[in-house]
Amino acid sequence: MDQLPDIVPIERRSLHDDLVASLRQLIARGVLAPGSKLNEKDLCASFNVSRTPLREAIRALAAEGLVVVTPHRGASVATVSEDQILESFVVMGALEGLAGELAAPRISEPQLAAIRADHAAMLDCRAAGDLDGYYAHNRRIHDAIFEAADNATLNSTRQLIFTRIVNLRFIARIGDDEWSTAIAEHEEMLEALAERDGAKLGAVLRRHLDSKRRQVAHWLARQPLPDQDP
Amino acid sequence: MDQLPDIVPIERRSLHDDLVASLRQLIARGVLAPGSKLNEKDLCASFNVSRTPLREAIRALAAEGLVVVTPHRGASVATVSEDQILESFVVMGALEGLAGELAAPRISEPQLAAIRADHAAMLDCRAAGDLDGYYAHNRRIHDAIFEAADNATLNSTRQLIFTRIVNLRFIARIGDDEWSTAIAEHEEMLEALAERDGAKLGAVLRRHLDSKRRQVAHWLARQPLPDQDP
DNA sequence: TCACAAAATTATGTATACAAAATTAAAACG
DNA sequence: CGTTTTAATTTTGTATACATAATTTTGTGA
Repeated sequence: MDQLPDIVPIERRSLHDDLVASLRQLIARGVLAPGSKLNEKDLCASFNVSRTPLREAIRALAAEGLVVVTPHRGASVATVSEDQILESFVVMGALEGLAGELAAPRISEPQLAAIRADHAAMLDCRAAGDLDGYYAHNRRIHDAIFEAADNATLNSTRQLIFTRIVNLRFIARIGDDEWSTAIAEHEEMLEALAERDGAKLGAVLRRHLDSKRRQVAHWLARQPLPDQDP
Repeated sequence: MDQLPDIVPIERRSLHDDLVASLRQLIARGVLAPGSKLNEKDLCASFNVSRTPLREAIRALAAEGLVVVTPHRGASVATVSEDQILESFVVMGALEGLAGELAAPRISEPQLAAIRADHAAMLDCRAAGDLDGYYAHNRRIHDAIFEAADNATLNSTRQLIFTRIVNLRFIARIGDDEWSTAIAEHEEMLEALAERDGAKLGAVLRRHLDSKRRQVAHWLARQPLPDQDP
């Protein structure tokens, strides 16, 4: 029998996936800080599962680089050095640049409209001094560009690198001039998108990421990362 | 007590790491073909381990994307579509380009000398029609460039994408003109390296990867991927 | 012979049990 | 007291056991 169309297979969420997602979130939100140990007994009690599925989840996160497992000494949240952060921005620059090159010629009108809407909302947040809102819309714009690039490998690669460094959302306050620079670059991105100019969008995004990298380097120089307890 | 210098920590290879490495190799060599099921009982018998560590290894490979786990239906080697292969080449192009940009200004004389040696050996292989030898030296050259780029994130990202598509080493014979093109591009790479010209090396590598992508697209068009059994 | 249903088998998912290593606490010694 | 040894406890690593879902085999009826 042929498969019926329009029937979406039921998403069976497995315990494994749930555990991985939960742990990932705990790490991303800093509840489990970089360097902190993952005690199996405690986590099992919290999640109310046995050690078997928990350990499988930990192994998955370790393969992603979010967790480090030392033989006979258990798992701990991966620490991220300043070098690693800056390195990641460099790689991210290449990925965003590629995403821009691919997205510009492929983006649809509705997708572009959505980005414009987020851009406008982002400006409002900037005017209102709403940093969280700003970051949220900013994030959505970059997501949309990667979405439009329509390359699953590119997307998953980006996701992987992103996850490894977001757990330290930089508490640092964005400077006003840095903020202006970022906005100006975003304006250029919209321009390039409207012109469907891939090379231009790619260049802007590479420059954009390089600005961000320099900002972060600057912040880190002034205020190093907090000690990452063992 | 301060740590003594010159003491390298012993590399304790864990069963988990061994299992992951072994499975990865079996997949890369095609012993476990794309789409084939990973029967836990059989694998446990082969490796002479219980299901617990084996399953943890499978979860790790699943997180890397080398294996797909379907709830209550077990794991199977990930299949790779033609689209995914071509997508990967696109992403790899951006990564190699970045590696080139970083490597050229950073490469040391010994590193450069090693690449020159591999290049010469590669030419010999080409003259002798030794395709395997050619690929081996070719691989070493690209490895060296990434090494010289000195960015761990970039390296691990490359490794991840590479692993997912090498399991299908293209049986396709490289054409003579394609081979010439590749060699010419490699000559340019040496030139850019000698000049420590990052932009140039990046550009050559991007072009090089694009050539490879087009070659692969061509091969795939002529001879589609074999069916990937369930 | 084919289609379908039911039972038997096999495989996976989770929990628990036991062994070994690491950590912590206690004891012995200077 | 501080340091080192030794014992106790905890934690991790692996094996096994049991529950449940999936698959295969067998059986039944038309």
